[in-house]
Amino acid sequence: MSVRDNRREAALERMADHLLLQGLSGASLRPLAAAAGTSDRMLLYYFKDKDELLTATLGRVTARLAGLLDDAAPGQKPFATLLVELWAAFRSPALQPYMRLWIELAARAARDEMPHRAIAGEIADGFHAWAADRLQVEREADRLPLAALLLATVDGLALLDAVGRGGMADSAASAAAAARLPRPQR
Amino acid sequence: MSVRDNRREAALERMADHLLLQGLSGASLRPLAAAAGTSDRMLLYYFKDKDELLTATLGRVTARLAGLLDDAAPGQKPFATLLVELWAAFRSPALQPYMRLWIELAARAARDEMPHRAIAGEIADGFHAWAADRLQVEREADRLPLAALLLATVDGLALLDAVGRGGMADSAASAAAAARLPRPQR
DNA sequence: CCTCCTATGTAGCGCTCGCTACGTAGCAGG
DNA sequence: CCTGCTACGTAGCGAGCGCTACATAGGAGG
Repeated sequence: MSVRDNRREAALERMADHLLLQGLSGASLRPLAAAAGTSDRMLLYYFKDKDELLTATLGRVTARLAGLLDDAAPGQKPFATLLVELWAAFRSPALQPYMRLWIELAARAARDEMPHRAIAGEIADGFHAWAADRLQVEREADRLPLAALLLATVDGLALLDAVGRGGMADSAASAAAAARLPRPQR
Repeated sequence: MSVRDNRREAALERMADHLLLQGLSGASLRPLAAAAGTSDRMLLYYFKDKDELLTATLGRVTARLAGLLDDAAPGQKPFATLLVELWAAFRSPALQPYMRLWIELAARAARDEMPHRAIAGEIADGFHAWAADRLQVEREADRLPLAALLLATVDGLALLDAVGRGGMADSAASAAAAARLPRPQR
């Protein structure tokens, strides 16, 4: 591995930190470079342009989150349990930055084209698969829809939290946990 | 009403259009001015600065949405019904821009301070109240939490839609509609 | 008629953005 | 020993940003 690749790698980790703290809006080349202990000139030496840099850095971030999530909610659980555990995890200071960043990414995905849209779609798919894996369902046919609902609910709660309505999100989370989810056959 | 106030009013309407089409990221003074048929210079004559301008324009947008929502889902409905009607409405081309804008606003609210954070909080409260008003519940104690859950769910679905996973959102919406929401006392 | 105030244009400031052109120190290989 | 490539610094470009200084035409009011 060349010197360049080593430096690039180190920069990626530091930039992932910066991205989580400051968000996409604070992710312009010069601040990122400062956080990584280098110069904007060098960032564009390590990466061909800002899109490539952002894609790589966001990849780092999602890899970290994947690890954290496995720790936060291991094993298979029914919907309600998984939801409250996930929501508790995402309200913690350790995971909150990830959700903030995810919302920011989604907002750009809704407007821009690349690279945000593509990245955001992949992340959504990844966590849909993650949720489907961890859900314990009564009928197998419910697995994917319930995983999607879990994803949507956590995202919605996070969005309320993001606008300063964490209390509202908590009460919504309780209501959701109290619901009986698979449709009872009558 | 002075000439200035008239022009200011007209500009507000055109800028609300522009904001819905182009989003917050496209809302810099010169493009907004072009959309309003005037100049950046005049916008800052009508409004003291960009914050005031944005606040006023977003106020216009939410007022429009409030009207549209009353048309889309009049009367009182149980949770599941209200959810599917709301979700259908927000997937329509007429309402989709509002949700996109709302997500963008939430993303900024999570980072910035004013004016985004304050505005976003008020909007959330407004629609929480709207939902509480239109929900038909079995136990009155469930009204506010269920309204919050409705808000969160629709927001989460919209977020999935924003990242290009509309299909996933639809299946989540069906799963949610199939759930039994007020906890059955055992 | 003269004066002042409102509405508006023109020009530009200082800043940040992504990106690039250019130069060079230092080391590896022929 | 010379050549050439990797790794980096310095400087700057053109564009966009929010905002402001300055000038002025034209109408309203004394």
